[in-house]
Amino acid sequence: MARNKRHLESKVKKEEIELVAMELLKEKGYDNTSMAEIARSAGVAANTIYWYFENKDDVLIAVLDRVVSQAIADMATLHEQTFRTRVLTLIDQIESSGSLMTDVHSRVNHSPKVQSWHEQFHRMVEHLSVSELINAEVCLDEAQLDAKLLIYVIEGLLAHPHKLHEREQIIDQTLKRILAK
Amino acid sequence: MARNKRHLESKVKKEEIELVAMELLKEKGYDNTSMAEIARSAGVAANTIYWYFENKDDVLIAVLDRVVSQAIADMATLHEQTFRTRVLTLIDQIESSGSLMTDVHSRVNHSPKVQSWHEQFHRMVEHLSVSELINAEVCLDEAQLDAKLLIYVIEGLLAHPHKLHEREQIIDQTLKRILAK
DNA sequence: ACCTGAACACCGTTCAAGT
DNA sequence: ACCTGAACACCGTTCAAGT
Repeated sequence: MARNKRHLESKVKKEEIELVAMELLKEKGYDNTSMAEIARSAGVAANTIYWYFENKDDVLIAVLDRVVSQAIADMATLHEQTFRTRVLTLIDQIESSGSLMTDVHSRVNHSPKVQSWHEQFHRMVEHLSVSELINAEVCLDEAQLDAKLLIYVIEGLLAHPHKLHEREQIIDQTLKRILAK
Repeated sequence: MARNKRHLESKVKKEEIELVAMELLKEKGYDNTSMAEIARSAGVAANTIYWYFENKDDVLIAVLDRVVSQAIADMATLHEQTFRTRVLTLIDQIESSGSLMTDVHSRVNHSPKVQSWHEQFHRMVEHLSVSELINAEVCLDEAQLDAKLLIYVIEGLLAHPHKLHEREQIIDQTLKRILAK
């Protein structure tokens, strides 16, 4: 039983570190957040983090998993909304996580683990988009291509600053192009 | 005259450093290329680079300017080719510069100079794309939106690995969507 | 099992000193 | 004007030692 209790507390501690890391990474980005800073905010020594995570990229991945889970949960709420609305909400959602998505792209070349996380994430979003598109479109092949097209536009909007109006215009244009008969 | 000669040699030295840096940055990316490494390859002390450049990001910008100039010159060659061909060639061109474009995106948040370089670069590419699209399309407003759309797709293709066939498919699909009557 | 102090290797950058 | 050796501050990570 003591063992069980121990294990549970360990989980909690790890969770604490992840929550603190999430806040810092969202706010200041990967490169501007040091392991020492995360540790300090979590109230442990700098190297303690390495008992729970292999390295800094693994911390990033844990944070990403949390952010994405949250985003998916929030998306599920919007079942009966327009496709357009859901896309715009998704962008807002991701944007509120600061530069996290950009950080992923810049860590992909350094860490194989981040790379495979990224690939899996893309497959997931693509799959979701294809489902959406098949409802409105004929061909599966075209839906797959259009899904990629849409994802790249969304990534572009996230990577580059835009006024809300511009963003909506671009999404509208993209959906218009994709959903044109 | 001695002063002139000096000045000329200085330009040459700076150029040497830029060429060496270009090769290294193309091959290994920004983060995996240290100032010490660039200096060693250029045959100078590590801190000598700081006489010619303010910091590492300024070296990156100098390299980017070279790469873009080269790309523009090469593009000018393809005057009478299809729009499709030119776009695909541009992607090849940029891809041959390794992760340089990804590096730009990841440095944008760290360096205001890189940020403004990036903005200017986007304005340029957008302007070129709009000119192209106006030849085939009615409305200026739509051309501007479609130009952004196209650019984001191109960036997506550059940021994510694709087989040549997939890439062509996605570009074809995008152009088809954009140029549809 | 969990945590730490101290150290390591590396990095971009600075500075005082040389020519 | 141009270049350098030496140092600085910071970083992610490791390790031996503590409980």
